[in-house]
Amino acid sequence: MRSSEVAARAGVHPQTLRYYERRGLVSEPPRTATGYRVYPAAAVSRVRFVKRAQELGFTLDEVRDLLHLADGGPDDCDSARALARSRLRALEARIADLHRMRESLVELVETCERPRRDRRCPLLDALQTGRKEA
Amino acid sequence: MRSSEVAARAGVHPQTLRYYERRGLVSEPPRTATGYRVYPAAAVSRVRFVKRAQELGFTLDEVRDLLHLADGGPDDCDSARALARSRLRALEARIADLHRMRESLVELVETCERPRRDRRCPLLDALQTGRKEA
DNA sequence: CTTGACTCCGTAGCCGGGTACAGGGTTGAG
DNA sequence: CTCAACCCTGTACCCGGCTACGGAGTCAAG
Repeated sequence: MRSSEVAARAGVHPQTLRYYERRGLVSEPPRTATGYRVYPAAAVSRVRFVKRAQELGFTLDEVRDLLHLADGGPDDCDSARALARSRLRALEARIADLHRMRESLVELVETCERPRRDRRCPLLDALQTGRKEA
Repeated sequence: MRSSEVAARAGVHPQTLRYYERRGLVSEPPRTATGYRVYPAAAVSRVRFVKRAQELGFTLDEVRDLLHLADGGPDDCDSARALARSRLRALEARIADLHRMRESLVELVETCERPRRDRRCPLLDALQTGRKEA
């Protein structure tokens, strides 16, 4: 398969394929006599793996590690699981962060919603004074 | 106040102050005869406002808009509120995203946790085949 | 044989939010 | 007077993940 076909099937641009090659996510495919890359069919699933893992919040470096683990045996399975767990923890921490941000923002907007006599914007004031943990 | 003092009080680096100046977040302060910036005390709260708003997920461009609104009257208060609400919506959408990512990741790790006879890693397989919405 | 689509390579640019560095001038204490 | 610590400017670099560009070679159809 040529690069544009692999790219189209995996839903990426052909340049992205070369980029993944440089990053060690996709191994260098054999070439034609004139230097064109010729990919095995498995390259498509490999790239899809990358995109899927990215959707789950893995960085490209982590995906590369996962892929290299996938080439190994059962010991590597444990490593993969550990990586997934740590990703999960990071994700949960991030969610908790955003929840806190949301809480503060909701409060801020509510403050602002209350009728006020004076013409100062309570939202801007609240932000300015840093009502919490600031 | 000199730049390093403002920076220290607001918890940023002096360069960051210059950066904010370039970005229009902090107005150009007057200078001494030899060209040193001399900040009014209000500059510290201005920078703290920026950091506080950033914690709530506003981009620097949005913060700049908020600050310019803060200089205005009651009409601008409505705009500020609208900006905060739209930020809130974006935040909630992002949280929902992360929740979906978390769900998938939890499932993945659980799959992996189940005892298996064969030595393939179910996590890696699952990622590869893209069990959902892929 | 020409034309247009594909491919190659290297390099540079984008986003956001800074951080670092080079090469100078200034200030204030000892 | 000297020295460190500050300040000035402009520019380049960092992260991650692409995306675009320029200039050249190749392939297949007409």
